[in-house]
Amino acid sequence: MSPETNSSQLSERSLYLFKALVEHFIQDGAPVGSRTLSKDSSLNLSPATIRNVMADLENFGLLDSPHTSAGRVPTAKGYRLFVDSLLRVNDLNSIEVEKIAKELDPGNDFKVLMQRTSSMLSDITQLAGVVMLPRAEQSKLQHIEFVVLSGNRVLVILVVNDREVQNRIINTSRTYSASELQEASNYLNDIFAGKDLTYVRANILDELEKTKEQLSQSMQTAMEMAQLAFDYEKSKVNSDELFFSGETNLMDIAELCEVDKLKKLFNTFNQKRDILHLLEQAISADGIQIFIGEESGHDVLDNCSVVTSPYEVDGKILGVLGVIGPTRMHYERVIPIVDITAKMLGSALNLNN
Amino acid sequence: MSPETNSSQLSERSLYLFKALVEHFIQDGAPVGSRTLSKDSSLNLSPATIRNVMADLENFGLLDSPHTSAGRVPTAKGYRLFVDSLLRVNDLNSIEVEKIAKELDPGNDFKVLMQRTSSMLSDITQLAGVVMLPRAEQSKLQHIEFVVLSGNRVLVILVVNDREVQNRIINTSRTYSASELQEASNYLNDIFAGKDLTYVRANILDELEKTKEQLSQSMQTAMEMAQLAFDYEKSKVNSDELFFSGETNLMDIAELCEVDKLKKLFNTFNQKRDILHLLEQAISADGIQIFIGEESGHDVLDNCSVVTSPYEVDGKILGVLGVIGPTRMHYERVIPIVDITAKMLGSALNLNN
DNA sequence: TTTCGCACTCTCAACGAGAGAGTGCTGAAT
DNA sequence: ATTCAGCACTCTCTCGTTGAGAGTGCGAAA
Repeated sequence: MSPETNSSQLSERSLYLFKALVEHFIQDGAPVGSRTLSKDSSLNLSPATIRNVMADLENFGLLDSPHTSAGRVPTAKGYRLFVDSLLRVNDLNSIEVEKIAKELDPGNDFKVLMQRTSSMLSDITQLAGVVMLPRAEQSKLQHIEFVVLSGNRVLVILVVNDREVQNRIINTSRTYSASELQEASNYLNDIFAGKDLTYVRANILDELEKTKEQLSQSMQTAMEMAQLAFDYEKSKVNSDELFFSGETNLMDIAELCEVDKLKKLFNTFNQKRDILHLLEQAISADGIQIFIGEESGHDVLDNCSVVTSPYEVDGKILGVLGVIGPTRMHYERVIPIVDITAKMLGSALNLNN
Repeated sequence: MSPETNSSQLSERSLYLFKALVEHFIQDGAPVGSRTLSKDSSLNLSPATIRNVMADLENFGLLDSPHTSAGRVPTAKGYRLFVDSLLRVNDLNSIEVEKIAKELDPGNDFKVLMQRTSSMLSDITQLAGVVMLPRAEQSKLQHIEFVVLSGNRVLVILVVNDREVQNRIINTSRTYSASELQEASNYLNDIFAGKDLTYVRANILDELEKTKEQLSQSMQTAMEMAQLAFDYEKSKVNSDELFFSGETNLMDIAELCEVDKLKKLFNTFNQKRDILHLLEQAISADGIQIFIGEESGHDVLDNCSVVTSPYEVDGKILGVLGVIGPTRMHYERVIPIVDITAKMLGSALNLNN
């Protein structure tokens, strides 16, 4: 209703009761009634009084009741208030921190590390974990290498951004010898190493012209190869990478336990598009970001919250990771887990540098 | 009961009716009663007569009734008889064949092709598709290459079996120059290219001894690198590869529509172990193999059938692919799809050679 | 302002009745 | 010997009812 309903308009007591209610609901998953709250909260109030307060909170849009006689449930707006102003985040105990650290063994390659992180997140939270590595808007070519395969096939290996390896197989019109290709890759590395991929693509034709004049056989070979390789590259949807785990954990959540809802949710995961879109929003946030229920703008996530954090190396944001679970999740536990995981993934990647 | 109950002990008419019943059940998913069958089948029999026949079929263990007044349902044994002796497999119409062919564009690398195949299978059957590439029992090293990364890190690229590319990052104790590594890889390629990986691993130490005597710097470097690289290799669980798609299609299947069953099923998919085990059994079959319900030996697959076929290149079996769906699936459609997909995947891979 | 009492609403589980579907058996017709 | 009509029987499913339980809202009293 009134757009500027915020916590300041509510009494201390109302907020206290609201917090108690949310905590109770997160614990049990059942709508909370006035009687329960009266017994639970340390301030000695009768159920009737509490009912009055709850009616106020409902008017503020913080609570909702599924039906007239079912107790109250927090709305998305309610969770938002809870998370932003009322929640006290626990520190993780050192055992858990160590558990996380152990999983993030830096001695692994990038993808393995992302995979691990994701499944660690889902394991430790018993929710769904997700780790995103966005498509690098610029890819610096570090090294190019050709390997002859049988038939007229050549394996092209690109090392990009000091970390990422891309393989592709191209079919060539004639057979090239290993030494020929060796020369070609040397030549290409000389002129293109350290350059941006888009630059490389754009300048291949120019170089091709030059080499034609010079008529050097090895350079021509190099250019032919490069053209094939980067044409392939262009056609490929160089999509962002997204690793899920623990989706099945969500099957235990009562709120989602209808098969068709689950199906929609899982389809959304599989398509990746929507989730990517969501995580991309989180990439510019400078820390934990939480999407609660409908806030995410995706219907399938109506009963879900997404807790995310970007992870960075040398102050540069590399990607986003997070946890997807029911709105009714243990934020006070999930938030520090996501937070610390992001930091530790960052430093694990840093060691690699 | 009697172990040698086979179709020969049943009259023509019984078999005809049995077939009609199974087809009816596959179509509708509802237990089939005598009245329905009487109207449906072209032989004009009264429901009473059909009831007698069905009672016989039930004694043979081919049918079962969920309860006294619910019509009959095929048992696993029943499906087995149906699939083995009664089923007439349709040819695929050419539109579908072309659809399959289009997806299996050989111009892709191996993993992409497997991925595509799997999702094509699930798409076209509206069931879950799966493609397995078993761990090669022998891996022939084709090419080894080192790329210097920042820090004391070196990227090792192994090309194995003319097709597979493995990347790993190793941390070295000192900084190596690009030319040093170039020499090292040249040396290693000279002595180890074409050899089996296990052989390489086993003989590195021997070579190391030799080179120590010769004291050539480049060779020593090579050996140091190789040792690091292959130690890493040893520690890695070089697991088989398995690609699923369309798991969510199974959520529509009425028989599985309880959340906890689905959860168990999905967990089984995620763990991969059980499915791998199942597919490995299928690898030695010389064509379509079908596991019906409990036959698979895995409880979670109780209401499922798995239709598989190995795919091969040059007469050598490379892997297995298949479809997972309810026992009540359209075998007459699924079987030829799996069959032809296996063949086409084989030839798509062949073109790459 | 808080609380008590009370009427009211809504859900949920249990129960029973009735319809519908399908069976097995019997005895007659072919 | 088969086949089949008739019939009693069984089981499930749906629907309406009912009563208990939980919780609310409101008015009046403290």
